[in-house]
Amino acid sequence: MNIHPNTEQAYRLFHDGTLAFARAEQQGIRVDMAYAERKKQELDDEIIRLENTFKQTKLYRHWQHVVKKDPNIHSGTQLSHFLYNVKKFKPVKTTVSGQGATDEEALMDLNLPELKDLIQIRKLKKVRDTYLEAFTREQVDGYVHPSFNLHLVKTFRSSSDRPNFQNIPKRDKESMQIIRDALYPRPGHQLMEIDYSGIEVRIAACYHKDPTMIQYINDPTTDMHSDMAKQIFMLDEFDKCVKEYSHLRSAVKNGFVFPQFYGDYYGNCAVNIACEWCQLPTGKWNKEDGFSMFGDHLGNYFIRRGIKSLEDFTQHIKHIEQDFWYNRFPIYRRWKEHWWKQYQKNGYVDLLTGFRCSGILSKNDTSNWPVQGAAFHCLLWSFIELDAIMRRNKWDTRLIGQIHDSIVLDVHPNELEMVAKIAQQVTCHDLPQAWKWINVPLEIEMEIADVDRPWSELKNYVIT
DNA sequence: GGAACTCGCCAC
DNA sequence: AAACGTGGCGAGTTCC
Repeated sequence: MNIHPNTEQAYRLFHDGTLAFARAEQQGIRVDMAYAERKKQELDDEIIRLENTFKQTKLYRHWQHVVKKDPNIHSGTQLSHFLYNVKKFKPVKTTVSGQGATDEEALMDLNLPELKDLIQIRKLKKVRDTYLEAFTREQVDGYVHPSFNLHLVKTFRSSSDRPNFQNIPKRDKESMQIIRDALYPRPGHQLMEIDYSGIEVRIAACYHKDPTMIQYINDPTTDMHSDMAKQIFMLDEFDKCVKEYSHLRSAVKNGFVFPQFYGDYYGNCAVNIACEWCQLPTGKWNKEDGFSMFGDHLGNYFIRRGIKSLEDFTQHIKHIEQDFWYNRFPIYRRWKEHWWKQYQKNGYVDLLTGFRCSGILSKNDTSNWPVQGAAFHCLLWSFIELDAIMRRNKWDTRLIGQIHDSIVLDVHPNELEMVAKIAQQVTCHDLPQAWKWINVPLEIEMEIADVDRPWSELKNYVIT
């Protein structure tokens, strides 16, 4: 049995990490309490208004009639029973326990305008109850102190709770604005966020060393996601700066490339790209289907090229998946196979950072966990180092949180330039110096909000 | 009346 | 043959 030589270092990383996180927890994040209370009140009113609207619909009255009392409109069980057993609608999908699903996708598929109110009610309740309410409940003297845990996650990542600082809405503009408007720096300071760009792809490359992938990472004039978008959408030209192409690139990046890396297969990827990103229907496609691109509908574009349905598109993606793993990234594929075999033989997989995952792992787990864990450890190492530098030099700037591949800081304006410079140095230079197995360049992106402005107002920051 | 569960949904 | 990973949390439900 091999004993991994870095076990002591792995212990040290978590020991030092725990102390650095404790200091961030103690520091905390300022909450605008007056705003949070006011906003909760506004949401109460809006939710009641939407509930009343919903309760005046024929659909609701029918529901009320069949159960002979007031149904709970927030109960998935009751809604599922009414829609699929009473009304006999056909659910697009079922939940794990087998009942008809009532999530957003399933409700939208029924195409009933009344249900859109229900979806909006859910969203506002989520914002109010999961986030604003948690902030006001957990705050002490106007600061929340989220916990950052290093002992709970089987991949040796971190988790956060009370409140969870790692799942604050970002993509949905409306939710993002409402919630991040409540979070502020200390008076006279600025919120800053420093992210590792594409850290999991880079760390995966340190394991599998696929030359094509390393080439993509090393050469900034190439772009893996653009190349895959060109192939999937059968394009000769591709400029990711053009709006239409940039949407296709996102569709391919989030609907094909990343799911493939995690171990998904062409069937799900085809649905991801076509239905979730390009508004194409399941089954047969029409000329008017899909979003409009350069004055043409995507449905028409594909039909002219012989792809006339989701089934055709699925076959297309199947071929591309084959090409992806057998021609484009064959070394990456062999690494996955090798690690699965090694796990079956030994009963564990080791991370490049000296941790060992054992117990029951699926085939996908054996390649996903080491990447996910070690990528986070890059962030953790940088967090510890920055914390040490800032304390040694008695800076006023504080680290206040971390979201797997990013660090959130509460910065004194006079220290901003210095913080940015040192952060660049630590994350992209000192870390690869310390961990020789990092054989690809690392990059970060920085964002900053103005003095006394909330987290919703982050803007790109470039070192001058 | 609390534990354990399901479901839905937020993040990376 | 089968089919994407890691978490936290609120509300509803079921079980004891």
